[in-house]
Order: sequence, then C-alpha cells, then structure tokens
Amino acid sequence: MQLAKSFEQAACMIVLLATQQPTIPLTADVIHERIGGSATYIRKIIRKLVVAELVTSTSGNNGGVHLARSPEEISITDVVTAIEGPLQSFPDHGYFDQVFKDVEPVADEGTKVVNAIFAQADQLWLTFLSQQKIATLIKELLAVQEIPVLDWTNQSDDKMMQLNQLLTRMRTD
Amino acid sequence: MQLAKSFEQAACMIVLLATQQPTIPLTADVIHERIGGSATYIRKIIRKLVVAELVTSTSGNNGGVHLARSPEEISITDVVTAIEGPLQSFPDHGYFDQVFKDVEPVADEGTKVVNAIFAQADQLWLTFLSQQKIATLIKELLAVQEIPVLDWTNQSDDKMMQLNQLLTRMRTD
DNA sequence: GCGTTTTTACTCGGATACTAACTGTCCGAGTGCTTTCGG
DNA sequence: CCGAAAGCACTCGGACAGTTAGTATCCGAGTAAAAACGC
Repeated sequence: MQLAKSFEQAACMIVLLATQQPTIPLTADVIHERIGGSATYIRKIIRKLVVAELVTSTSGNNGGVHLARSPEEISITDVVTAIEGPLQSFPDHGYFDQVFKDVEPVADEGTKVVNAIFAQADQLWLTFLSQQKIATLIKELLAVQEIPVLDWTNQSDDKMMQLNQLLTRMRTD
Repeated sequence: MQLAKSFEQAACMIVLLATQQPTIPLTADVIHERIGGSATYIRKIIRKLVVAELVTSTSGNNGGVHLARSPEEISITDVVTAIEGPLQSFPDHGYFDQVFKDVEPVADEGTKVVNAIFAQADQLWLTFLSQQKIATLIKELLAVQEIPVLDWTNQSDDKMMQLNQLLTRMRTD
C-alpha cells in the first residue's frame, strides 16, 4: 500500500512554490525543469492541486501558478487528499458479509465492524500528517529558521550560488 | 491509497480458520466456497499466509490449512504485512533530492526528512492495528463472548442452523 | 496377514494471460497581456 | 494620440496511448494417506 508516485511530485511542487517570490508565478515548464519526469504529466498534477484549491493558476501571458495560502496553512494531509482523494485503506468488497451471509443474526454487520477499525487507523495517520505543515517541512529540509524566498524562474548559476550563500547565512544567524 | 482486494479475502480466511475445529484442516476448495471469487487465486493468497507463517498447510490426503497460532496472537497488522509486505506509504523516488540537487549543503537530506515523517505516520497506523487481534474482531463481529468453533467442511443446512442456535445461546448467556 | 504397489486427494510453485489504475502524450480551445495598425 | 485588431504566451480540459501492479488461470510436480494387490 503506497501513495502514488504523483504525490511525491505534487509535494515537491508545493515546496517549490512555497519558496517562490509570491509576486512571480511559476510556469508549468519551470516546475518541470526542476522536478523532471514527464512535462505534460506535471500539468495534470498541477491541475489536481488547482481543483483542490491548494494553488491558483492564472492564464494568459506571464501566467503561471502560485500557492493559494501560506505554507503554514498547508498540511501534508491536504496534499495527500488533493492527489489521492479521501483516504480509505480498507477495500470494502463485502467479503465478510458474504462469508457470514447465512448466519442470520449477524446480517451485514460484518463489514461495518472491520470498516470502523480501519477508519480509526486511517484517522490516526491523517491527523498526524495534518499537523505536519509544509512550512515546518521546508525549515527542516533546508535547516533554516525562516523560509527563504527566491525566484526559480531565473535559472542562472549565479542565482543558485546566491541561494547557497543565503542559506548558509541564515543558518549561522 | 488502498489495501489490495486480496487483503480483504485473506482477512476472511483467517476469521474462517479461527472458527474452525483445530483438528480438521480446511481445504482450499472449502475456503473458496465460503468466500467466493476466483478459486485459483484463493490458493495464491493462502500461499502468502503460509509464507508469512500465519497458517500451516499439510499436503496429501485429508490435508488442508489451519491457523499457525491462536487468534489472540494474530493481529490485523500481521495479516496486512503478510499480504502487502512491509508498509511504506511514501513512494521514495528521490524527487526532493532532484529539486534541491544543486543546493549543496542540503545534499540528499531532502528525502530523509520526508521519509521520517511518513515513517512516523505509518507507525501510528501499524501499532493501532497491531493491537486489534483477530480474536476480538471475531467476538465483535458475531457479538459473542467466546469464539464459536464449528466444522465448515460440513455444509449441510443443519450445521448452519446449529451455528445460528449456538450463537443465540452464547449471546443470551 | 503383511509388505509393496497403485490410487487418490491434496499442496507446491512457476509460467502465462487478463485487468484496472496509474502514468504519460496529444491536440483543440480559451484567456489575458502586448504589439501592431488605422484613423 | 487612441481604440480596435492581431499576435503571443500561457493555461484548460478532454481524448487517447503506454506501463505497471494486482488479479486470475493453467499445468506439471511433489506428498501423504488410503486402497488394492501379491504372496
């Protein structure tokens, strides 16, 4: 049981967008250059994030995507449900009811019991991940106190060096 | 993100075997008649349970499968890992490292952080389900204090009526 | 009657198709900024 | 100088193709109990 590969890519996008200057939206192409993989599929993933209202996209020239709310208000659970839909780990095909179908007093209580158990387990998983915000994730990731903001659109090596310098400066503070 | 359909079937088998007279092993065919679905695939699932040492199978005439240990000592987690293997909900394709590949001081710490978070969430899920034993599940399922034992091999309607009577008697006690 | 062979009823485990979900591609259409053009 | 038209750079969203994990089938081989057989 594993999340889809696209979830990992989606999470990367959110992180990317969180460190992007809010004034400059990111193009699907720029995102793709950073994350790699299939350029067209990246768009499909972006679309899911738009539908889930985690990011906003603007059409036309100089368009692109940017976060819909601050990284402090986006949890990992948000990203998971955006990509995968509501979580239900137990695949209910009614086999339990089938087995005990002629045991009359039990009727179709079978799956209900099992479903309830898994619903609890799922809830534990979800609530834990809902406490993990993108903001704290990035801070851990880059080992800094505050989220650095830069412009990923500018791809020159200089910018990359600037980020490195920025990071080390932030860490030593 | 969902468990495989075969997990549900596997769980049913364990329940079935738990209520089976320990002296009489169950044939793959008998199990199939109760659970339904594909007869040959049922065998593959049984095989997984055997490899995971949840059930034991004996070859030859009058052979079949029976539980390897008591239902009190089998947890839902055991069944999950028997069918799905070790749980790792985060699909680690290294995208995070890819994004920050030229941010030198971070190096390949990216996936480690994310992996750690999901490992915690998974652990919560697993430990909760490891506390849910098959024995208690069955008791809830059938609304009885003790697990009823019968012979599923005998398929006559009489036996089914006997079970129903047995259950109502156990409940009123 | 007793040991050996055959039959029978199972499991074992690999090779092979089928299927659905996920992944990836393609293309026509829409949107808004920018530029061009005519008066 | 100003408004309308054309061009451009993007996104939108659906239709379609490829890939992979899970599902399902088939078949030859192995194993142990029971039945049949021979002396």
